[in-house]
Amino acid sequence: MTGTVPSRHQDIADDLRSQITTGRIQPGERLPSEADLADRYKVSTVTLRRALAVLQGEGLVEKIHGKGNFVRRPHRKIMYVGGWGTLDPWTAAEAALRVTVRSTTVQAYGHLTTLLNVPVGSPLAEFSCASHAGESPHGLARIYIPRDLAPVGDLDDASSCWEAATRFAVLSPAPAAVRETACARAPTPDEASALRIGHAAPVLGITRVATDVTGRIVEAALLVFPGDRVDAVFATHHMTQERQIQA
Amino acid sequence: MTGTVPSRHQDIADDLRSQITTGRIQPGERLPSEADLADRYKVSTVTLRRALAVLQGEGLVEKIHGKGNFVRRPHRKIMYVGGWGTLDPWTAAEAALRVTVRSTTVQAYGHLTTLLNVPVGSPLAEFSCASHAGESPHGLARIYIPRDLAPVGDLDDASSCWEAATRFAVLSPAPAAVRETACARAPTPDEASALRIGHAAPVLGITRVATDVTGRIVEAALLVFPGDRVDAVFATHHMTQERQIQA
DNA sequence: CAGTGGTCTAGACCACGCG
DNA sequence: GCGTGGTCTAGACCACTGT
Repeated sequence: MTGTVPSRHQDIADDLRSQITTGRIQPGERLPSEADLADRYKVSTVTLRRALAVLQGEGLVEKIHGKGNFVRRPHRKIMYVGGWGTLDPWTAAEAALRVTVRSTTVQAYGHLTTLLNVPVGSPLAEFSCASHAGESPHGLARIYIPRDLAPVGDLDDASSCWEAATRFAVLSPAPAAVRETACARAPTPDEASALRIGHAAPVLGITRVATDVTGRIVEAALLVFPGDRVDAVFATHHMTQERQIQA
Repeated sequence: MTGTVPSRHQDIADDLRSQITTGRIQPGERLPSEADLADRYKVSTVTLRRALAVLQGEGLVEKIHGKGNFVRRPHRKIMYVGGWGTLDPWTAAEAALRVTVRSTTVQAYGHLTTLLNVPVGSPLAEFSCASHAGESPHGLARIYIPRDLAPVGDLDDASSCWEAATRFAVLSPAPAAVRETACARAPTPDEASALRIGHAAPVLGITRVATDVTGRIVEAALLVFPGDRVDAVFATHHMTQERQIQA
């Protein structure tokens, strides 16, 4: 028996959680003010805020400075599908997705050079994407492509942006190989504000590196998603019989 | 310019972080007591503890009740390799890994039934695994196998345990297909204490479902890793040429 | 026992959003 | 301006680890 230490803020979090999951407090609804809640539960505001922090970490509550605490819309978890994009990654919410793109040309630096395996200072096209599903932001992406492989001309024209937005979801010219690395971490302050999540809410980071048949890296994408909003799915089919990678 | 909000605990976290990363405080070393630090930085203990919480969330500091705050060993990030295990998942630390296994028979319930696609109450072999790399715990796994596919006889005998421990890392009888779902989330209280991480430190959860050629699910594994200790890698090779799924 | 972290309080002050 | 959340304080008390 693992001795569960009764902690007041956990109890309160549990209570509020059940009120949310049972629907007694509706999604989108505002909770009573922290002062009111602290009063109701007979605790100090600090303790009450700790309870809310728990729920925020679980993605149940969104705090908005100056306005209040709001119950988040139910987690319709969206799937990011790994591999080379045979399935549309955004199937579930495809229609409701709005993607904004900003593109520039940068020079390779730091770990970008190792990621893309290019020399320092090498020109890269950078696409910064943010996708929103309705109100709430739902994914960030920074995609880097060697400049000579990117569309010529103005990177900010319509077609380039469209391509980037598409790339965010699907790898259109199927590369020879894709290597994806997934990690769970806390968001950077930038990411936290861009995704409208708390500093404590975990994010799912995916680094995707695509290679062509010659082994050249044709794209590196750094994707970030709120942990409570998206899962990443990777399927490995064993083909018919003869194929078995390595050995 | 995004107005940086000066917050004392962040400043302190920054200061301590730099002292750690520059090696002024060595890995494994104990920090001064919270009271001392609070005194040194001229803040209240609460504020100082918030600073430490930040570092704990980043995996830089490990708190041990009654003993102190310790600098964690550097993050040698370990790779979990997706797919059906052609590469050893624990390459990096294989030698140093110690795995403990506890096995029982349970009846399918809740979402286990949907995961394994078996009726409620269906007998399952459950293997609870914990892997330790030296001192620090480094991964948890709960593996479920339909009872009739599991080794007959005592589940707790040596061979069964060995098999489970192996399964934790590699899928030995290569299944026809493997589907892995990765998510970033906060740890449950159990997981937090088992992994010796804070409630705020994100974990990487991987749900692995393996299917045989007939489409039957032969294994479901729920894996949990500290987010700062392991990344998951998924590689998709595009085979030779003829194969291109979907248009 | 002394020393450590863990939780909580009551109240202060600041920063944001909105009328 | 008012009501909201965000940060901080000084001090209390409890729980765990060692001797």
